Amino acid sequence: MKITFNKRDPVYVQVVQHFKEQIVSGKYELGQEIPSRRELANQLKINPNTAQRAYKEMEEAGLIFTEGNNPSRITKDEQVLRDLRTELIEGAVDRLIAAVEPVNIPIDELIGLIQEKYEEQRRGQV
Amino acid sequence: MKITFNKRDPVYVQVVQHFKEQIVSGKYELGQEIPSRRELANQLKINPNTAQRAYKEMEEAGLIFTEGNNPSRITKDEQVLRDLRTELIEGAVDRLIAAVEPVNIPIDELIGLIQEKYEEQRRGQV
DNA sequence: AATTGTGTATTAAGAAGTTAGTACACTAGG
DNA sequence: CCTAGTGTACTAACTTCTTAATACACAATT
Repeated sequence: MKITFNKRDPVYVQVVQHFKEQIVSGKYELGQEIPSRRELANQLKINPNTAQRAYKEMEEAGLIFTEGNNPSRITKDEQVLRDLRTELIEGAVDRLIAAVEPVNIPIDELIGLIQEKYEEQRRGQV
Repeated sequence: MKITFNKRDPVYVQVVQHFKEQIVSGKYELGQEIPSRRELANQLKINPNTAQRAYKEMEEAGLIFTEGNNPSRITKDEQVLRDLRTELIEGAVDRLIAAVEPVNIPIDELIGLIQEKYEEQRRGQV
């Protein structure tokens, strides 16, 4: 586990974001145990309370659950996962649309750019 | 002039963003005078120093210029405007690509969603 | 029983941004 | 001449949010 933090956003937000991406990309099994608050704090060199805050947010969002005093686990609710995927995609698209709204760029030109960048990125990661 | 501020980003950043969008969307003529720092502060109900900071950033970015002790004006450099337009578009596309990277969504599906949202937004504003 | 590892809660400290106050130099207009 | 309106600069205080430190209750394991 490793996250490269930016200085702009709060650490706990970035931790949540990282887990969301990991979950959606299938890096976790349903119900899989995740590191304890203290263990995560050790791995990421952050304060346990920051880890706690991130986990608390995720728990409230239904992404993870906790039984007894055992480390939390990824949700087993597939609907939550589908919703999360939709949330990530639609949020990204909404921000794109909002950002280019004042620019008045033709839709075809915009899509061309996206295809270029998309291919570029796929080549990069393969 | 009216900006609906969010609580997340610094006010001066949001002011700069607003002006960038106004400039790129053609709401300002080249060389057009913009409100003075104090006037802007009055209009937006913000502190004059916050307005000053926003204008200072814009001046350093070449978006506006100031002659003597007159209110600042929008740049007359069309290259700056083209660069700004490119910056807004490419930044938005880059953020989109980065955001959907973990989702593994097929490019066609993604483009379909974008076209939908784009049309939806165009209908909304017309 | 005692230690270790869980989750949880509360309070203190620190950092970043905004606001506030004040000041200075310059120019246009009365 | 002097008043008002520019841009600019500096410092201090205040706010808000994040992070850090500490403590507590519980369960499992040794």
